[in-house]
Amino acid sequence: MQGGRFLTYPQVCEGSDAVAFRQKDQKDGGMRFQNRSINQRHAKGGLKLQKTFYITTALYYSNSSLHIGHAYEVVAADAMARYKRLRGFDVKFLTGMDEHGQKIEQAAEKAGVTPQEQVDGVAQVTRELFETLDIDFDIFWRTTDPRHKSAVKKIFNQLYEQGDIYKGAYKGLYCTPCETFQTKAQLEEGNLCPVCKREVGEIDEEAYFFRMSKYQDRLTRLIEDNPDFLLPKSRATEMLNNFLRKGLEDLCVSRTSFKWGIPLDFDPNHVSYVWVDALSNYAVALGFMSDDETDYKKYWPADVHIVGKDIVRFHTLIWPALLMALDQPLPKQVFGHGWLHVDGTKIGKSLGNAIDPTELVDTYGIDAIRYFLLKEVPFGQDGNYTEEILVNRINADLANDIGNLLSRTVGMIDKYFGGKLPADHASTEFDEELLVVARNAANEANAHYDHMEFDQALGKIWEVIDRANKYIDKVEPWKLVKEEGKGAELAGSLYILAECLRIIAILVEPVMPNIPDKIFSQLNIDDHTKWDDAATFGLLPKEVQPTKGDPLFPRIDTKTR
RNA sequence: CGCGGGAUGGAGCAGUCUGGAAGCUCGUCGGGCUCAUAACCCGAAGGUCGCAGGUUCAAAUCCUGCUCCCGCAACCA
Repeated sequence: MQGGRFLTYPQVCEGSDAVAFRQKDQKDGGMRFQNRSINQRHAKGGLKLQKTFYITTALYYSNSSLHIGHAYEVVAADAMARYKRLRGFDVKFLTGMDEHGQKIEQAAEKAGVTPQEQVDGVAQVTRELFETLDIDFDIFWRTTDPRHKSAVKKIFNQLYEQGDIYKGAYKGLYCTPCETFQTKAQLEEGNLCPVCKREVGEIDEEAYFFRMSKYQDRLTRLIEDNPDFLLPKSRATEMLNNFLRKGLEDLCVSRTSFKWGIPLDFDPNHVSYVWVDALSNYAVALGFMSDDETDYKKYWPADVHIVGKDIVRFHTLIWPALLMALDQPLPKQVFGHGWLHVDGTKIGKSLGNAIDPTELVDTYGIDAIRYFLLKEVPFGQDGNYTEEILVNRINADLANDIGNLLSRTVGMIDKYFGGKLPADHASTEFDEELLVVARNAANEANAHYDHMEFDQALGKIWEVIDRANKYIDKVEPWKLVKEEGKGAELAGSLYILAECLRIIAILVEPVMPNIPDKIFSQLNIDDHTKWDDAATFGLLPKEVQPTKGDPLFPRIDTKTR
């Protein structure tokens, strides 16, 4: 029995997807197998079935409210989901809350509420935050959902029955006053608890273990043989060197030291510990282990799990191991993003530097914040937030570059032509270098969006903006307007600028979802908002008739702040 | 010798794999322009590419050694 299951590797890993892919592409003679990235697989997939794209964030732990670091992750995932939708994918975007565990029990006690009231409150606040951040998720999953509990119990039962879970003893260092487990490395000198500075003791707690060690070889091959499975690449090296080569230990998946969890059917004194409980959400939220697995069959395996670098290990070792044990397909990719530091230091509650994203949005606007998060920090690396850097970015990139480009373009059409371009357009000697950049922008932005290189995608879009601003200086419309017989050149150049703005508006949407409408309303058009229209030049009517509006991004006066 | 990442003009980064004139953004200084949100455009200054050796016609890039910083180190979401 075991042999049968395990022999399916590596099909279990790439299997369901690769097979489906093969069938879809049979007509193409299999050439498509070369250089197939995740996106190519989808983009070149079936002719009739709409390509699916399933993306998730990590579940957020409900013991406290979210800060700007969480916002960073969920905004990135949202931008990717929006991009895929614009590209025509059938997207499922999952986010949600991890609502069990001792810390929540404690937080509830401290607040004088029940654990359920505690997590209900945090979930509500989180949903409001996501609304503020313009997060367009499809599923907001909570691990206290009855459907979740039911599925997790089934998973436990199956793993237990097939022998992948067994009863053992969890030995560890435990600080009784803090009611927390500690690892040796976390302790301060003299075996003192890092929180309360008191001596910790050894504890020997009965617990159920998942036979993770059994999957070591397959996990090693998963990471070694699939370079796209874990990005950025440096993290794959870390997994191999620090964990897989050292040998995996079995994993403690239940606890008796707290009650706020899902009780196990086969031993109700135990509640599920985080691993099976939280990680399984990615499949369970689609209906896995429920009466209706339609969505699960349609969207699983996930195209990408977006997670912080601290929990990469759980998603690339523990989660795949659980799926292997359940004989389910593995996620195609796990992307470990970096940290957003605040004023140069790691975000930490004890440091008191957790920035409230809502306040930032209230002050600067959602599109500016989303732009900052995705432009300032190359996805995958660590980055830094300070108010100064934020304001600087908003003024330089948003107010001065894109906002001002719109203002001056609309302003000139208004001033020189009374608000409506004549249909008679002529070209200037400066057109070509701008047109080259504008025509390529969509392709280049696509390539970067595909790889979640948001900063570079935006960089390519900003090349159009920069070019356009230079173009105005070269064309010198204010001189053309005074010269005889230059009216057609003037109209032609202003048309090109308006076209650039239309293209920019489309390409910027995944990151700044409210900006396209604002630009379109000033250009006074309501169609040409499809993603593919960004790749075609000249879709605006020749007689553009823009409407002057408020500045897209008001400049922030640093002197008065 | 636990593992990994990093050290490049004032700040933040790219370039290192595949050696061949040191690049980008911001800031500073000077100039231009006037359509625009004191915005935009052009130009300039500013770097022993962490340190020390080595290979080479040629090293930020390859090799050796060293210093400093930052993560991770198993139940920390």
